Amino acid sequence: MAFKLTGLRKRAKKFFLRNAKSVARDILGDYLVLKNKNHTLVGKIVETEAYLGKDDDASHSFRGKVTPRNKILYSEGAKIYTYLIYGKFYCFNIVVSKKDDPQAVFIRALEPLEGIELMQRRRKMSALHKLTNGPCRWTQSFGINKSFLGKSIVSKDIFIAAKSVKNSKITAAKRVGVDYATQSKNLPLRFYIKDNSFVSRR
DNA sequence: CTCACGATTAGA
DNA sequence: CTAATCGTGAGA
Repeated sequence: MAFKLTGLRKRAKKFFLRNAKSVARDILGDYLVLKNKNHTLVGKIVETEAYLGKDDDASHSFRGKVTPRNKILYSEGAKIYTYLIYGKFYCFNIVVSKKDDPQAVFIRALEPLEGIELMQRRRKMSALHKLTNGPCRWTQSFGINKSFLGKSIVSKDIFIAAKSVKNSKITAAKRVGVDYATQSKNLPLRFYIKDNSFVSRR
């Protein structure tokens, strides 16, 4: 294997009680691990976005809006926020910061590391570079759905293993697909690993 | 109850 | 470039 999980420490709950911008940067290079009794899937986190909550008009929690769908954002960090979009895809976020501060980190792309055959089956394609290079592509590969909503990202089934990358390899840019926002749409809250070929296009 | 639409993707 | 596709949320 080109990588190993042994020796890596799991990101602990405390790590996720910080602001979205810090967490979004710090998990770049980390491994997202999803285990169940039949398989283990691992992907390197190569692209994220920070959503700042009440003051961020691109955020689902702008101005403190609460709905049945997004209420998990108001809980203490280290929870998973998934939602259905366009009637067929699931987006995956990690709720961060303290209770009642609805910030989140959106995971936009991974580099596939383990469980590639299962990913290929689920995506119905073999091309490696298309398995996980988009927010609703990697969630298909990993089988993310509504049942993940509200789960802990600090568990034995799904967690993040610390690996990180050098600061000099991180690029910041404006977020994708948030043109509906006016105030904050151009803020540099999208982070990705420079030159990584699994970063989503556009 | 009605209805417009989305933190996207695949395909022409 | 556009269609797909349906749960969600705002409004009547």
